[in-house]
Amino acid sequence: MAARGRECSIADALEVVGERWSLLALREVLLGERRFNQIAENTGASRDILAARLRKLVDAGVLEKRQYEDHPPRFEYLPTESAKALQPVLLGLMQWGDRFVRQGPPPTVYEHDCGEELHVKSVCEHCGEPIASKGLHTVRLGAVR
Amino acid sequence: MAARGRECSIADALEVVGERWSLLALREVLLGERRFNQIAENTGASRDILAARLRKLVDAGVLEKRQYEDHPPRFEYLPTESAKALQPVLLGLMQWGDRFVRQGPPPTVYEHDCGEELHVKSVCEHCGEPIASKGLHTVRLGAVR
DNA sequence: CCCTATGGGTTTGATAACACAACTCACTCG
DNA sequence: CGAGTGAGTTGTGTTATCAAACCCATAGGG
Repeated sequence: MAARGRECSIADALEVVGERWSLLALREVLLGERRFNQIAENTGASRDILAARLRKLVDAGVLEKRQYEDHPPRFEYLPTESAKALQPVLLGLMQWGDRFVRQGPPPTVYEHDCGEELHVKSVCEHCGEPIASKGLHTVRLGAVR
Repeated sequence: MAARGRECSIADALEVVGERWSLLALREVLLGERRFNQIAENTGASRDILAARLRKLVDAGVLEKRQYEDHPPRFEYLPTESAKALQPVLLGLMQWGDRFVRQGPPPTVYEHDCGEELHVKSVCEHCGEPIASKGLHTVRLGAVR
């Protein structure tokens, strides 16, 4: 992997979830799928690659692999806190895809606890105002190695 | 590309920005870098791959390529509305990397217009409450092809 | 005029990642 | 006994990625 380029947590994050199928596998686990065959079918990933990605996500602490049956041995994949923390990112990506990539209506729609169709908004945790690229400036910037 | 798997805007989004270096190139453009050589150096991507990614991002309407000098011909890459709409996702990914991947302090820190260090929170656009994976259920779900 | 530098890429040849089908293992069920 | 299920692994190609070198247009200095 690249040891060069800007020191950056986006790059670090992508080392963990940036490969093909990683985020889609995660999507399925967060949707409630727990079994290998199901994740394979719903993502469309080939089985060998999926096995490698799941291993990596488990190693990185994003998923937990648990044996739910001894005879025969059967496993399930569960989301950790790390995976749940990534869900807003996934939802943001989905919303961006809905708006700027897809044509036609969104294939997946969520409802929030408040009863309304979910649309995610990113706000400043301190003041509650939306994030706009112009209302933002860097205090510190990762160095380029 | 995968013609199989669940019909999903996350998958569609990743067709555009899911390859290696795409999001890092976008990060640089959103940070204000506009020139090929600078983006190449700051990301660490090899020049051929970067050229291919930038072309793809331009084709997808995420970046705009503009000639800013005729003799000799020189180009710059500018963020479109689509790119700006992706910034919260990038910030979310960065924050997740800060918390769950990195050890040590965040390499990059932003300040919001309100004067405080920026921490992004994802909330429901309707009720303003934070998104939690348990307070969410699917109304419609993309079919698996 | 020649040499070097700059910006923005392409080309080349080696290496790594990925895709697909088939196979294994450990069972259960009929 | 044979078929089926879940969770992968193995074998064999194809495609993508990598680093380094090269190309083109032009500017500036000697």
